[in-house]
Amino acid sequence: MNHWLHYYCQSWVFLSIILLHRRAPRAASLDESAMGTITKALELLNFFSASRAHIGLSEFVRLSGRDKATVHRHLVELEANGFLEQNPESRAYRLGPALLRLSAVREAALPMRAVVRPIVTDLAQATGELAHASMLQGAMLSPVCAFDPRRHGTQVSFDQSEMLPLHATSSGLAVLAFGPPDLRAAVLAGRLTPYTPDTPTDPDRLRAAIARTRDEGISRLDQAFDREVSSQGAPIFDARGEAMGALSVAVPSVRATPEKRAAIRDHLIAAARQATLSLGGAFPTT
Amino acid sequence: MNHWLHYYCQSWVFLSIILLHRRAPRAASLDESAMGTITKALELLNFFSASRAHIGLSEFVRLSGRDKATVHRHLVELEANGFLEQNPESRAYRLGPALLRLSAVREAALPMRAVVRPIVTDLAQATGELAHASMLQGAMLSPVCAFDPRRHGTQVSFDQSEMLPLHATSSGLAVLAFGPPDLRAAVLAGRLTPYTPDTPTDPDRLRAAIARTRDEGISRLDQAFDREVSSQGAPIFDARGEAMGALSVAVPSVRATPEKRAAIRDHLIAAARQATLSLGGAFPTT
DNA sequence: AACCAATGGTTCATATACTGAACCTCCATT
DNA sequence: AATGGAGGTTCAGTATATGAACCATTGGTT
Repeated sequence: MNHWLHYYCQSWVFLSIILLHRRAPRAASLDESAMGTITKALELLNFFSASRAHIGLSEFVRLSGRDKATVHRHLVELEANGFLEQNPESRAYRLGPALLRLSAVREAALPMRAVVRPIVTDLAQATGELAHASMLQGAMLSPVCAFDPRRHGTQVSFDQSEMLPLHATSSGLAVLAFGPPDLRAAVLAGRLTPYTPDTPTDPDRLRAAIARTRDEGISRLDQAFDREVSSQGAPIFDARGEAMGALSVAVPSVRATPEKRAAIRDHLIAAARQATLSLGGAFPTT
Repeated sequence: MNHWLHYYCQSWVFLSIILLHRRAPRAASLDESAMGTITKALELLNFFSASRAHIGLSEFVRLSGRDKATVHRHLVELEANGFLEQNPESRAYRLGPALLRLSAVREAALPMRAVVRPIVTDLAQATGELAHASMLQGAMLSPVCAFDPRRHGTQVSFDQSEMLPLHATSSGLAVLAFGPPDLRAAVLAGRLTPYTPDTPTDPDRLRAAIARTRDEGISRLDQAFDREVSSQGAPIFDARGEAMGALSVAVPSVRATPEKRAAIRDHLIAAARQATLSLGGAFPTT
């Protein structure tokens, strides 16, 4: 559950949400062998999500597969730096206040969320469907913000705390198509995790989808990450003209008529263009 | 420069800001000896501030006093986890997108900023002066949000990226007075860094200030952190009835008349009470 | 009441993985 | 071409992280 959803549920209305059935394996890091202590500790933070806000020592041990003593020492050290805080009675850990402060520092210098949020909101309002922006972080996408106008009884659920895979989302496809070539190569060479039966797990099929995205300037993916969800994505470019993130609109497949898709497409392209410009990006020359 | 300030300056008007003259020594960690690798790496993140958004390897080495190779390895590992990102041309590092995502996760579970922001805004509007909320993190305060109605030509500058000391701020005094007793003992035993000539650096003077704060239920400090700034602070309590943070209103000393102070005092007490209740806190019984 | 399982946390010998002096490369200035 | 400063890399040595075994507490079951 993401931020605004949490809020809505608490205070007003509980709307029906499309239930998700992902095969969702915990994205394992590619290289378990050579991993520094810092990475091991920081990865603990990734086990938190909107639906799992509190995690105890034992659960961390189970999730991470590491030794209890090690995990405990990492937790203590993270806590000492404000990245975690411990509930003194339940002894469970949750994300700490340092994250708030540091994210505010980043936003002060690079007001990405502030810039992108109105664009996402407008896009969602214009299309009447869930829109979200994500940006590239390593070989995955990190959500920046999302908005759902909630015009309909059924919505696409979007968990802002979850990292998005590149090969199974329309945002990811847009980034693969217009992003760094070596990223494309790395993803095609790596394991393509299936989330639904329709996830493109065959490299050739993914390559074809990327090529089509390059041709059309916009990506489209149906039921590849969530069942019953269709989405389109458009790249946001950085100053060098490489995709650094993407804007996306997701709609329950039942509502995804060709006309609706076309309307979304136009809004999406305009919004992504605006986002690129606002963030000081440049469109690729080739 | 904090978030909204940055924004205001960019888009509208550049108002005169009270210049600050702190002796501001970089807060050194207390125990340099026993420090794990994780802490060493995470401390690198603290060198970022609103005014120093980009830091290169050599500058990190200078700031941290550690070996270049070590720092570099830490930076690489932080970057791999999205806590930093490197500008490919300048090779300088800045805070990464993972912080945005994780802070969103925390806010989803514990919408502190969302809850506190309207209270701070109202408080600032009601008093006509800068208001901010901070919460305890270790032995310092971490800003949560701030708002300045900007009614006057001179404002107090507030850097949301900077951690606040407990002994030199009204917020800190409020937390010391109503927070955990061992925290009080630790701060009184430790070094009391002077920021201005009026900073209470004598333990007995600080003890007296704490006692007065306990009596009056509200703290007051003049020119102890920033010259020419007077502020009052009120504690926000957690579920156990211990102060976990504070609300504060800061005003340029020239405007700090007794009447104004009394008006601020009343608004501040009401706002802090509301914040405690909204965050599920309880007032101390004793 | 005794038992069991599961929780959070600690100890300490072991050896892994972190450290740092020295080195390399690139680039702008002198 | 020499200098200084930038970012980055190497590798021996050892500081530092690791994990099996341990303890303490809690809550449920027999």
